[in-house]
Amino acid sequence: MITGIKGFNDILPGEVETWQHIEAAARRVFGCYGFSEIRIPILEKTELFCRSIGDTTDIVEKEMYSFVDKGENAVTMRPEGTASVMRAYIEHKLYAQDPVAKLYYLGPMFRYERPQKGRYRQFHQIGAEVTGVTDPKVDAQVLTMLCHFFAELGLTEPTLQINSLGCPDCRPAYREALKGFLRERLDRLCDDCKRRYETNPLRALDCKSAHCKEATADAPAMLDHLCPACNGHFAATRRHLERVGTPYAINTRMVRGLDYYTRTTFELVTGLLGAQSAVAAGGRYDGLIADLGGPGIPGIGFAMGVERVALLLKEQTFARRPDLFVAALGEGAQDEAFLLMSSLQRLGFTVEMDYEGKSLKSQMRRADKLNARFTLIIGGDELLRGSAVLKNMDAGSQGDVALKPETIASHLRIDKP
RNA sequence: GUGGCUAUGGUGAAGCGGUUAACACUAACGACUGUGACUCGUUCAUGCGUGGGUUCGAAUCCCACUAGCCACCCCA
Repeated sequence: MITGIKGFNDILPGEVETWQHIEAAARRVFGCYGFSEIRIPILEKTELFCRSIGDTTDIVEKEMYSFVDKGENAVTMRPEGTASVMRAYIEHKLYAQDPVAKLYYLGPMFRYERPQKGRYRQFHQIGAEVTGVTDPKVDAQVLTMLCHFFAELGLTEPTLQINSLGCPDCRPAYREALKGFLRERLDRLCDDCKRRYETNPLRALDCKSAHCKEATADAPAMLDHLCPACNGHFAATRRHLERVGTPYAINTRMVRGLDYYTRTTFELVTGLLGAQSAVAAGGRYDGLIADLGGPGIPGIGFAMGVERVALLLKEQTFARRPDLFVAALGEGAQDEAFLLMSSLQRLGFTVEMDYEGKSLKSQMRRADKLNARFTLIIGGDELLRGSAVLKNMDAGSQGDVALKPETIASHLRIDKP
């Protein structure tokens, strides 16, 4: 048996409806905020991700599906979407028409990691980006839209956490202050944090080890070291969130894995997904567009893990319910049933029948199994009279109807959800 | 890359060295005599992840592989 590749999953009927539900909600909600979809390629030049995500991040160092194609180009299957969206924004000079772009995307991303709950090698993200606005109202807007999306799905559990990472003016000084703090406690930190002290000291703030949490309990916070501009930006973001009623919590220990983030960063976290607590995450990236060779235009955005959202919706079913099942007895009735079914399908109804002429009992069982709203029973007698029996499967009631598509359609429209 | 746990049919599983490999669900067909749900009956693993070994005898014990899951690192 040929099996799929580790970490690459099939999304089967039964669960794909959940995905469609999530995607439809995203399109609906994002549309309210003026976002347009952008479709970007799965393969990009490897250089794009090295420049944007950061050469020394784990994603670039060990998790990318990179290879050399037949034209000897170094290419990579995208590990995230923001870099590609910004590349397209710059390449097509979208900023020339209007520097403010509100874009969303959805599709597969690829990272070579060991799979676990809520984490796969091919996974899917829905992301949104806004370029060209520095004003904190847009920070609040993006966060509010994200929360709106989850509310639309009926999910209240993931909570919003926000933080500010400062900018190139204030972060270096904070980084040194934090290193100074950690230096005096190095012997109390775990091996991972000793390594982080060199590579990315901010990471020590969200270490899972109880010892490290204790040792860094009163570490200096970035929020206390923001420059006046960043401080004002963060305060205004908070004020706008409060005014529109988007609940949030400040998490001074939240750090981001990608190098391009500045100022506002955020995560939507849940306790229901094991080790994968982040359902969606993002932040401001005011330097990214310039780093990629574009103009000095700011940006902010987020990405959510569709698998993780689907896991939160796990218990709900979004199965489609047929409007009608046509049961027929005998050759002539079967042919008539097929014709009728086709007519009703063209009228927009979901209609099913048994294709192989089984017993009436067997057909009724199938109608029940498919959870059809109505069943139409066509036998030899009915065919001659030009009528059939229409049965309401929920109520159990039934009556004669004329064998005409329009007549049956009018019955089906009653109480149609 | 590192660690832990688990592998019996389409699914959930019982089995603990000698059984026709339970039971339940699903599915197919049938009974209740052109109509589903409830009830009942029949059918569905020559095989227990793969390969070795121990034994008169292995799904059951041992070893090695492989796969899956969860966790670490990291991350949506």
